Amino acid sequence: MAEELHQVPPPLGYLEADDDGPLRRRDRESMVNKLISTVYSGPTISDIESVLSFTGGGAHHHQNINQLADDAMDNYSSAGVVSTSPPVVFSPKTEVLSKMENKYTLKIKTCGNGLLAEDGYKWRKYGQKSIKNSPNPRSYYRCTNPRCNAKKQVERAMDEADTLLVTYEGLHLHYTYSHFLLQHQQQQAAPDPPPARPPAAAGGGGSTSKKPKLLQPRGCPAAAPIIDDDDAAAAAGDLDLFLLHGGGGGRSSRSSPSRCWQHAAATSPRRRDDGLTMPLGVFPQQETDEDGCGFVDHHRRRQHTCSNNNKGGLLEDVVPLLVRRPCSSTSTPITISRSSSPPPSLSTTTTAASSSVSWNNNPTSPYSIDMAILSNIF
DNA sequence: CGTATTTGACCGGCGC
DNA sequence: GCGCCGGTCAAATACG
Repeated sequence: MAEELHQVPPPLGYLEADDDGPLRRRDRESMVNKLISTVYSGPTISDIESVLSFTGGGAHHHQNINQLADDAMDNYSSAGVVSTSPPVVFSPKTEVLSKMENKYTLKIKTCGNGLLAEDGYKWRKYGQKSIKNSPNPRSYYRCTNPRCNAKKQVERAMDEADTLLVTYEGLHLHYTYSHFLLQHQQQQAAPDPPPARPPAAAGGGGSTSKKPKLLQPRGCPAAAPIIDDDDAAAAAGDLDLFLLHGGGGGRSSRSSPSRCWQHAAATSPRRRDDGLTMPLGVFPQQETDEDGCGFVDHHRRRQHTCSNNNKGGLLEDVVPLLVRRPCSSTSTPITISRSSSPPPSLSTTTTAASSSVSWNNNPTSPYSIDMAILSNIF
């Protein structure tokens, strides 16, 4: 798996696929870094990359990521952000996670009302099941974007009544894709477009080896890109700031807070991908029907009305809002008990790896994070 | 009337 | 092969 990781170009490398020399690359890199630094003070994509450009996994990486988490905490603290406690705890499920991909569990304290804090995404419940040896049923949610395969499961912790176990699976690629689309379009306009990478190889990550379950209907790639004209437009609006967000500070990539999944076909021609390859194991969208996904059932309609509060960007694709901005929820207070706010905002696109990493080893760290998902996110 | 939720049925993976 | 169990489907129902 580590090999796979190395086969896949890192995000910046991908963005700079028009490889026009190390000098120019450095310039752009520094420009990106400069932009990022104006709005974000946590670990950067490079940090994450360096941490995750590993070959082995294990304690070493735990340590590094813990360090990132702590660094981010320090940054937020020094920036005057004050809160009181780790509102969200990434919980290890090592025995399960080894079999999973793009899956991670958060332990979220509620204030006893049992409600779950908004995580910035719109979810539709599609099932509930009582689980053996657990008094509490488990609820199953799916992202309301019909072409997003992100899911989550919510269940109450057995031992702690005020704790919810929220398991996220899959990535919200609504924004990721649009950015890459834009990049791709720009590259096409450029005189020397880079050679296309085969989708499978580009994937390397995501759920490559895993037999795709029918999270999406037949004929639709399991990790089909989520593209909306709005997304593309939004991406066009903040080309350089897609990488990271300043957690409320800085410029948001979306001007409208209550952005909706407007029916793109009604407003402008739907764009399609022309073979763009994605580093996340995302495949070019097939234009099998007007959606390009053969997905024309009743769920489709929801995309027109589903309001989405995301501000756009890869961070949102990867990290739930309550992790990024745990205090932002208005509907459900999250128990907070320590001084320092958001957990490390990690944002990057990247590839799969199989090792699991943990942010859970440092007892002094305000955030106890175990994320096997990082193996696929980063 | 359109959308969201509920809930029993169904399906597939896994262990025995 | 069989049964258990978790996950998903989809019709029925609730809601605004």
